[in-house]
Amino acid sequence: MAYQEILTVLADPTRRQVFERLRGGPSPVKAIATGLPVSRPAVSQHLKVLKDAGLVEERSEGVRRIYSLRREGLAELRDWLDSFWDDALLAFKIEAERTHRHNTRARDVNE
Amino acid sequence: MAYQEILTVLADPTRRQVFERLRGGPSPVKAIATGLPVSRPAVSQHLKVLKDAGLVEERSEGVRRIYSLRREGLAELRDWLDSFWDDALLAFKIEAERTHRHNTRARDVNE
DNA sequence: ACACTCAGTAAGTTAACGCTTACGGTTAGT
DNA sequence: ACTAACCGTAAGCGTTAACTTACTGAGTGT
Repeated sequence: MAYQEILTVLADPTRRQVFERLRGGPSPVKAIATGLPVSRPAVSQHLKVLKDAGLVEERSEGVRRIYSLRREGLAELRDWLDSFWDDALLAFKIEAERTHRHNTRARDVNE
Repeated sequence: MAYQEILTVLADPTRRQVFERLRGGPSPVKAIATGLPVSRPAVSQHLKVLKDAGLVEERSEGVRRIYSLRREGLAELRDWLDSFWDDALLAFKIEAERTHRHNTRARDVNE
């Protein structure tokens, strides 16, 4: 999943609460919803979005769906963040590549 | 600034474009707006939001305002992301602290 | 078979927010 | 002083998206 989607998905406060609630370990929907300021269907909707973004995974145990964190889902966002700190290095690389006429990898400046 | 704000601020696509455009170095507003699919006032509004979030800084050069990246503004988001990868380690620490009755640092589970 | 719990989906409402146009203020050049 | 360029802000509009209620379905126990 692209970092863009991860950002938009995690931007919503209650969806972030849902996400962070899974830090404590896997949990069924009802347990997640308890204590949150929104209804249970709302939590279901958030979980669907989180799942589609690869930030959460789901398994069934009888009648309940157990959701758990997918930390790998955060990887792309993390990489994007990291890329900001070696912009100077990257600029140097590009210059080096230009002069040496030899490509390694490119990065989008605008998405 | 809190990571929550950084997420919501960077969630918008065109605002992210504005932000990423500054990777190439400081730039006046008009130059940023050129090539973007929105009007110049829209860019101004985005820049204000970015500035309030500490992701961008501004200086004046005559009649133009030069905006540049503030990479430190991303720090809190980065820390938050990192915190997901040592949850297990953190759990261990907490247990250790509990038994040894000796605090180091705490982290919020729910915002 | 019936009832109860858990959870996803549909439909509709409301509020937030990103955009545009219009305007005002500041700087620089002639 | 007049004009032009650069930019921020106000007001208003339209769309998106998060929420609620209502419904349906699947699993489990009696």
